[in-house]
Amino acid sequence: MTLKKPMTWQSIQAEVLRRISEREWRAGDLIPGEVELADEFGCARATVNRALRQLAEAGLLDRRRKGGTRVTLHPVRKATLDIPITRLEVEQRGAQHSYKLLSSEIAVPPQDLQIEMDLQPDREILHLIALHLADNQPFMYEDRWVNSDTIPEVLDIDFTVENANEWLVQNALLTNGNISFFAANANWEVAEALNIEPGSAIFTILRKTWRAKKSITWVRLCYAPGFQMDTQI
Amino acid sequence: MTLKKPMTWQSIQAEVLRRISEREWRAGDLIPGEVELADEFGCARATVNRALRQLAEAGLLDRRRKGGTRVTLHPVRKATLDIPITRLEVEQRGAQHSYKLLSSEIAVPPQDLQIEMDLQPDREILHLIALHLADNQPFMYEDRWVNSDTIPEVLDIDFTVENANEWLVQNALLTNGNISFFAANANWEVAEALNIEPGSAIFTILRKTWRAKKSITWVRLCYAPGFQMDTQI
DNA sequence: GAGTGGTCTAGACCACTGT
DNA sequence: CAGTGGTCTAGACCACTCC
Repeated sequence: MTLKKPMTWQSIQAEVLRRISEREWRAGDLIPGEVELADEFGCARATVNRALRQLAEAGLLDRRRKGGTRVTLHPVRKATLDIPITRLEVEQRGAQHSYKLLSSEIAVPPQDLQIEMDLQPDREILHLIALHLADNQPFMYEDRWVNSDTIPEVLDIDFTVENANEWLVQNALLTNGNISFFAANANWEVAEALNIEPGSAIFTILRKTWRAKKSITWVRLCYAPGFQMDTQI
Repeated sequence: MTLKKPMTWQSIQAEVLRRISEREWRAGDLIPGEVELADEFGCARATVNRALRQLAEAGLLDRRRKGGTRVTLHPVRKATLDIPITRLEVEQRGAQHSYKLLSSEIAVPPQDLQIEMDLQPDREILHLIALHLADNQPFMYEDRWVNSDTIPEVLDIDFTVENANEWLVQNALLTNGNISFFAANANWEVAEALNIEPGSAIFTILRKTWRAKKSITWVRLCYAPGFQMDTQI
């Protein structure tokens, strides 16, 4: 009698990974087509497709119509990192989150920012500077410009009680954005806010977000020394 | 006559996103089931499933068998970042990559690392220190331990010519790993290698990788000032 | 033009979990 | 235990692209 193994897309994926890691299929090789594999594994083509599609998204396979599927030559590892709202980020570390607005004004942003946010010349928008604390210790310094043309409601919010980070996530769904991470030596302003020595290495995140080509916000997050961002491959 | 609109999973996804962003479905709300949506959109349930599954993976929906699908209360944005091999990273910046091995030894790693890599006590493994250059300017300092128990072949490689980063990616397929990012002030050693002032803020990546519970490598990458890592949301 | 992956359909069964 | 999402199937047509 034959044993009917359940063929799931996960098991197919695992088998494909095994063949790659054990060099049965080498980097650059053309692997069999979906029909052939479905036949070999005794399953539907859709199941093979699901398994291979996900590996392609992960960067391990290159797929092309008519061209077939190849094992990626230089696998580019993709790590997914979570960008939680800051309050949850603090609470996840087992600390109590609090928030303090340091300054709020309506002003004309610097020229380079006007361009990046695609503003009319000399257009005044909302500028917030705030401090996030974990167990009353400075955790992160936030320097934010909000495009009040895109999100007019923002002008009615009292950001001494609401926290801009959280309010925007809940009220200004974004369609796209870009993020940069880098290290910077603390300038005087940041050092004073975080209560550290000027010059300390600061993990910094620069984030710009849009909703359908209209800029929402530009924000620079300066994390207190000791902060680290973790992720899995 | 009726116009037959092509219903793709992308178009369904877009419509769902619209309903969320325009508050037709609010954070925490239970949205209609797959069957109902398939009926509404006039497509197969599998198509709705594909659209919603991907939104769930992106963190915008919470799905549970029997419990139905809800709009995530605190959407956790997920950014995917590429971890290319360093040579490509340099070349992508339009520079010429080169590589210099600073030191290579067989040694017992520090105690904490022995535990993290799950080594037998006082087991000697390979320790490499190298410098990556972009157009002959220091780009990144690499401090790496390789578990020669997991990857014995590594002992036969001449890392003065081969670059460990690249060799491992091609020859030691990993199953999982974790990565940490943080900022650190350059110590004397790193400062000298990168030819910068001690104390400069250094963007640092710590990466540990495994193949099926066996550690492959532990590596600390220290990027020269000015480096930044970018990604899209 | 032909072959490959990309997607859709209609139906089915299964697995988890809330009530 | 019943309802929901998770997955598989067999078949079909389409879109891209290499030859």
